[in-house]
Amino acid sequence: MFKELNPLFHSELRLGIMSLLLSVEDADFVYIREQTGATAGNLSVQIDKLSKAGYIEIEKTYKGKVPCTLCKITPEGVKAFEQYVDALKSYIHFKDE
Amino acid sequence: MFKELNPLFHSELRLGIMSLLLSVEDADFVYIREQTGATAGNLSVQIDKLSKAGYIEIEKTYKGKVPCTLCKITPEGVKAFEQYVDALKSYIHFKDE
DNA sequence: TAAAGCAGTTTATAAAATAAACTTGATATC
DNA sequence: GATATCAAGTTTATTTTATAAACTGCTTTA
Repeated sequence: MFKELNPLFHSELRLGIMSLLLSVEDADFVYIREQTGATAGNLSVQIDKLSKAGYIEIEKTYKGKVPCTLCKITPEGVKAFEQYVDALKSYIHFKDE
Repeated sequence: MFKELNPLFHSELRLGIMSLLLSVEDADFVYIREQTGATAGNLSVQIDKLSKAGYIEIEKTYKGKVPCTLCKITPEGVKAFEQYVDALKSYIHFKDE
């Protein structure tokens, strides 16, 4: 009846991160924090989880002398996101936008 | 950028309960348990939360001599569900089904 | 060179999901 | 007609999760 919802996506912040990264080549920590409104601590933890799951890739670089954490969605991340959306449809009937 | 996701809906089981109740006049405890695959304990807790939020109404009746807990979505529940779906759309682009 | 800021991490706390154990009453069994 | 069994839930306890607070290391500014 209802498909399983991947718990990694079923979290407001992580869903926001993934949604953001899906629409963009890559994004840095500060940008994601601003867009999602998350605290740095929370974002750090959630990014780590997504990274460990293989859904995003982290690259630690510098912008001049300032550290910069770049995030990029992986193909597995894209696939898992699509599956999550598909599972959601078993709960919700979306009308066309 | 991203709309807030009502945490009462953003739970797999509660979302399932609400989705189910949305499609049906009312449903009893056992039926919901079967359809969602939830354990009785978990279902009891989640139904209670939805009820306290005013999203569903509980009526304790009997089916013959056997107790029967009937659940029914309220107008506020319907409205909140629609808002949840709307908020989801800020995270996810749904194509027509 | 002290103070203040930025980028991010680690740790501690609060909240949530879930399962296990229990209660109550009904039915079936000996 | 006691006793075992089962169904429908509830309560309690445990685990997981989300989140914020506190911290680290480096940089810039006063």
